[in-house]
Amino acid sequence: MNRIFNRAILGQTMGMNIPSRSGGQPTLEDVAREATVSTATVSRCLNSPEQVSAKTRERVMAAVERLRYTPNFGARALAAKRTNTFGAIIPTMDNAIFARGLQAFQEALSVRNATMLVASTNYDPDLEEKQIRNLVARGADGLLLIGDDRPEAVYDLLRERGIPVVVAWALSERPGVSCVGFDNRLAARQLADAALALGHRTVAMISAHTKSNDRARARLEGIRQSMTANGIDPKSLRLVETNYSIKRGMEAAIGMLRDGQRPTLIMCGNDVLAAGAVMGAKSLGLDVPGDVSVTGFDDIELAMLTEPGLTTVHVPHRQMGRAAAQLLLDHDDSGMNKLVCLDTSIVERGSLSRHVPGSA
Amino acid sequence: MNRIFNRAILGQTMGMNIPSRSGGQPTLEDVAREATVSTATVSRCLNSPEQVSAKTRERVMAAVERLRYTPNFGARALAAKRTNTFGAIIPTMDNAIFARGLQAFQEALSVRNATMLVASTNYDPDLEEKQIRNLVARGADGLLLIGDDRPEAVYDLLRERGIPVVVAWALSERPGVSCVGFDNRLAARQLADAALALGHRTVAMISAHTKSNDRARARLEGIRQSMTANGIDPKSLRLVETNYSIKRGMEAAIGMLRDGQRPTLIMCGNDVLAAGAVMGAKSLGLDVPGDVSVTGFDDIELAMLTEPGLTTVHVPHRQMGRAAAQLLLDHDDSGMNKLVCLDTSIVERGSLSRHVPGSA
DNA sequence: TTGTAAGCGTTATCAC
DNA sequence: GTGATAACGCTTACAA
Repeated sequence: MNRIFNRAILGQTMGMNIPSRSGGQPTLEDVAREATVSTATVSRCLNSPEQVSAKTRERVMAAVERLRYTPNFGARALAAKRTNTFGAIIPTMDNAIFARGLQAFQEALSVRNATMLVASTNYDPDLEEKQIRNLVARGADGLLLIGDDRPEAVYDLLRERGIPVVVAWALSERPGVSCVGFDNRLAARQLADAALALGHRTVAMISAHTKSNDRARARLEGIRQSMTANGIDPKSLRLVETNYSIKRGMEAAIGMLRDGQRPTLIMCGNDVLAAGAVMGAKSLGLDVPGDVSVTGFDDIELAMLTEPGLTTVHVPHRQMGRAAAQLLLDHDDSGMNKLVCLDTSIVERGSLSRHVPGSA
Repeated sequence: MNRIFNRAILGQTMGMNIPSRSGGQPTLEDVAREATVSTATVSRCLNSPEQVSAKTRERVMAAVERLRYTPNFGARALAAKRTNTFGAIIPTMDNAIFARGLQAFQEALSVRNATMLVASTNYDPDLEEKQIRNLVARGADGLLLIGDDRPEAVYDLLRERGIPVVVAWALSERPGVSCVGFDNRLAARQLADAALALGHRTVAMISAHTKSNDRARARLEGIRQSMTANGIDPKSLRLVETNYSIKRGMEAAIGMLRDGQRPTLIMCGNDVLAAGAVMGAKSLGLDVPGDVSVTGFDDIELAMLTEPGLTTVHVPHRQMGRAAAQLLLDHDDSGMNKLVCLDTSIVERGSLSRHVPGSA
């Protein structure tokens, strides 16, 4: 049984160095008074210490310490018109796809004393627009967005406001927008080529919803192209679109594998779905890759957990995050944008093998 | 080879409805001018529409739309002294432990039109303090913190500033601090009791670093208590502390299992480490649970991926996130704090089984 | 090197 | 219902 208790406050802090207006933040003025200088001097101490004599600086810093002063961000942004803050808006935090890239993004920012703000959209375009407005309103100096599939009006807004944007995880040809990503279509195509070269003819794909997700669409397209090039009718591709989770991947795979015309190859839009697909196949008593091959996409840590490990596309997440940060930090308004295209590679772990005709 | 291109800007937006001061955000004043009302009226339209006549409201809203006006957060916070924003400071986004709880936290906030700000600390206490200050400076109306193991000075600061705090993922007895968590020690103890009842006598644990991590310490303590209660010298516990990742868990397990005195039971501080431990055991050709049993903690999605699935402690992450949001939203400064203790349960999936003496 | 003072974009308290 | 106007906490010319 869960328990909830009410508790009265047990003690009060022994007030030492209580700032003038108790119950709120101490302000620049409090510090100035404490150090008997002007607010301008305090501000300078914090922002460009070299402009202040060592003696006063010391006195001011002592006051800052004593009052535990922290500058008010809103006021600072209002006055300075920049925040040293960059926003990252990602579809979801619920799986590891973006975690590693974001981590790198954040690290690269903090090297230059900038901060990251994160927001997630749950793959909802309206929510994304709301989050973009939110971060803009919070004064973000630049934005990292995933993929470039959103209304032109959103880009217009950002251009109008003069806010640099970098599109990541995909390539973008939009004017005024930089990007750092990889060729999702090509990567998927290469993996499919490798798979089809192993003799598979009955192919299925478990994909994320392709609506308003250009990465998912590109990956699907890559597979279809590969099929065509290999003399297989792309219309024969059995496609299920679902949400990103192990469970969904499992359900989708089970549905496919129960069908009469059972696929010998299930290509998945990412590793999470692929892990689910492996589980699903096994739950039906099928061997992976003996009875059915499975491929992933992303190469996240979990790809090595399944048995066999996932054959998948390695995506340079960390490199991408780092590069995105550089692009935003080094942005000038020359109107020049950069397009950074990173390489992917295929990692073989065993979930994909030759199809032996007659075995299925 | 990775490729980088420079691209000149290709086109300019066909400027329609350009705000007065191009290149920046439109302001309240711009809207007021556009709608030929005062800034006060515009502000009221946005914050308490019922105080404005339908006619002017309509006109103002039209102007807002036309200029794509978004209120400046900093200015708003400065004037209103609240932000409707709550901060969540978590150790890491790099694994799924906190993702689900945060998601629920966020959802619960958005129901009441509040926003979540996330920051991560990489398990570094200094960085945590920095992030706390950061969110406070950004005007957070309340803070969600993980665990209660941090210097009293930090709590003093928060109390002084009048910022409500809720500690989650653990229970806290601090004055002036609410918490919503579960009994980490007890949960670990119960799992250990169940394991030891199966005959295990040579026990190892792979834990997160226990320094400045009260959850990890409590779980370790629970295991030791169980050992004592079951007549096993807790000093015999083979303990490895490491970072949270599958790879680390694997390495740690391999190290332990190569030892002369091989444990028959490896209890892990969380599922990520446990998944690694299972992999590690297998990489040595050992059977789980035949040769060695493994337990996890958390019950995240990945717990069902390993083979066998992880026997672990189920933690009500979503419930915790939701409750934390409620606590912060409903906070009044009566000095009453709530302690919400949630129940955990043991989920059996197969990685833990009876130890047959002589089999190892 | 330091101080003065004019904003920055809101909200809120008054009057009207 | 609506409009002035004084904060809010900070940065940054400009003066001294």
